[in-house]
Amino acid sequence: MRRFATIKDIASALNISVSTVSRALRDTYDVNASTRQAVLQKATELNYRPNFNAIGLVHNRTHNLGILLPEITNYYFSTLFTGIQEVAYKAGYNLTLFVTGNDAEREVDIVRNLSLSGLDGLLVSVSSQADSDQHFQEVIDNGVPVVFFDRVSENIHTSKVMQDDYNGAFEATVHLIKNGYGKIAHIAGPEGLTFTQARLNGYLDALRKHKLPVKPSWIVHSGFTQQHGEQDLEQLWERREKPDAIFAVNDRKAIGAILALKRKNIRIGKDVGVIGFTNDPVAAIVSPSLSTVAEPAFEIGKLSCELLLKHIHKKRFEPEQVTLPGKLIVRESSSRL
Amino acid sequence: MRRFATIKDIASALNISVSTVSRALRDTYDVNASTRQAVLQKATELNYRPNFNAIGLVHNRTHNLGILLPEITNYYFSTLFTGIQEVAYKAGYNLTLFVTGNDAEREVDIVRNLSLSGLDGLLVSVSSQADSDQHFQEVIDNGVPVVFFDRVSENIHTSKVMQDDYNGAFEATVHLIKNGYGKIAHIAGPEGLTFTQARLNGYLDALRKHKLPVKPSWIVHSGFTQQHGEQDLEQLWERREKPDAIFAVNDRKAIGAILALKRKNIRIGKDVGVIGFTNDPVAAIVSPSLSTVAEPAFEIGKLSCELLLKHIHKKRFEPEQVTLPGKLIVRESSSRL
DNA sequence: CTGTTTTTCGGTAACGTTCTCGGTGATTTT
DNA sequence: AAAATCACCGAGAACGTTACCGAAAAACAG
Repeated sequence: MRRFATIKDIASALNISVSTVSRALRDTYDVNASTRQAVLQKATELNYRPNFNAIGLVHNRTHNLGILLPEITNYYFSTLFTGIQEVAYKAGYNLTLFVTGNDAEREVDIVRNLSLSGLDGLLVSVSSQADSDQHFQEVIDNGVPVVFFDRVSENIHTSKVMQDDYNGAFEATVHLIKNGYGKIAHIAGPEGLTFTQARLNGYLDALRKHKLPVKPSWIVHSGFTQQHGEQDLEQLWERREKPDAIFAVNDRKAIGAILALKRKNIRIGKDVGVIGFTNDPVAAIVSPSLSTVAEPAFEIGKLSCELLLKHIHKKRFEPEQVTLPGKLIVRESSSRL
Repeated sequence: MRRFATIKDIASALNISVSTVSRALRDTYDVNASTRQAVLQKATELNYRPNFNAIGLVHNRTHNLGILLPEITNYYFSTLFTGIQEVAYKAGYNLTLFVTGNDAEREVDIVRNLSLSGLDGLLVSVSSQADSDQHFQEVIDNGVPVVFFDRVSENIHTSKVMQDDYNGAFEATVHLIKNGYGKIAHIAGPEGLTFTQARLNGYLDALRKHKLPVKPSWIVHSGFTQQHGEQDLEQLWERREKPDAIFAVNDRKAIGAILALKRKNIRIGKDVGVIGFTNDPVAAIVSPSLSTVAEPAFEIGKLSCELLLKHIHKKRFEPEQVTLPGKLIVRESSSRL
């Protein structure tokens, strides 16, 4: 049954004290080179592995970071994770991943029952603008640093890293306008989420700046999936006046819209322009290919993790807010040839 | 600084012993209902959270499971993870995720440095048929149960759960044959991986059974990405005799092939049939839509985790090998209308 | 009432590690 | 040669929790 060689085993095998072994195993100071050598050799011989529970107990740190995500089956969040893991791995931290499935209740449940003593810090993208962010505040109050990314919580004072949703949406909308589309609809995400609101605002301001009509009936809110995108488009097409372009809150919904338009035999690009947000690899694969605003998912992941590590290592580290720019990528779906 | 309420704080606040508090916090036995009540109340009042390091130290278990994946930015592995997490969450286990990026060296590095004492078990999909599986055997020898899934290691005696790659490939190939394609090529994965070999064998046996030519020049091996698929197809089209159908080892490569064929103005389905493997959501989105063999990723994840938990809980549990069937999904890319 | 069982609780060791504090000798300084 | 310094090592407490054992108090049996 589960039995590792411990520091004590090494000590008794070598007839020295555990303290000496402990020192030998870490820094070289205060221990003779030869005994140190003997300890190291015995350690590999016995296949010694440090017990992280014990170390965590005395140091009150575990080299474990928690990540809380709404979902993982998705290009954006999975590359984001890859970015996080990139810096965590180099820094010697392990990552414990929690996925809420966009369920706010589950989020609270997870955070409340979090084995906080097993985590040195927490990276989170909130599942929905929960009525209360109290559960995150509790974590912070317990002395565990939290960094928000992408879907951030506004009420909590801590580091956050986001992409520039407002400007991305603004540029996307302007791009449609410059390509001759004048009746631009917006297929949005659920109301209440910060970044959904930011993209909506970018869209609205672009319209206003170019003196284009803002029609509330051309703005429809729902979830983030492709199916939602299809439904939203059907809804738009029931309107008396139909739009001639669509700015979708993300690529999955944009693709849903494209599929629905194709079913109606509407020529995408020519009759109706479409642009998304994210730059999911599918955007390049789908036909016609989808214009979009590329999000720096990988960089956001890296940056968030670096920030969290700073919080952990410095005693007092002032929260930072970073906003990374997106990048307009023009493809067929928004080009009137 | 990081300071939680401990069991001792509760004890001294209530003027009782720590052992009593400890008992009250867990089972009801051996403790008076009223004191139990008082303890529970004080615990929430002080916002008590159990210290998992301490518990792990005395019990030698941590309620932490490790997952080792080649990648996560990918439909298959991310839904697989979701399946794992589904059962882990209900069982009260946390998941520590390690992604190797298909780097065999990194895999060894991760496994060797694994804080094994922090994990109750390990779920792994190997990154490549490493020259040696020694590092996994070491983990098992240390008493940490390991369950393989999807990409399994043949030399290690432990539980494994896979999909039926052979029969899936066989059916896919037969499907192409029945639809009138006679010159079927195979865009395979890297040589040496078990499941790559299984799909190749299914393909070969289907050809043989239907007395179709097996041409080595119609079988090309490379990586798993869409780019690889495009390159493989280009390579096939340099052959003297070109195939009229393609069975790809996965959907991403199949889509690469489709894109390359489209660039050549070859009508997919009519001129050349294409079928993939996985049932990535893109398969339904791409145009023409891609026929494929659906893999039960979510179920594989669930089953693997259940098996691992069995290994952890029973003292001696005989390794099980489970093979789940795939499901042929016919779409446009393989239909000669 | 006495003796026995049950209920409820406390003391203490243990888990594996680090850390602080001394304590040897040996070596150097004055 | 005494004093100070140095290199190296050990004892023991501490981290937060559980487990084992026994004791006091209460309940019960005769």
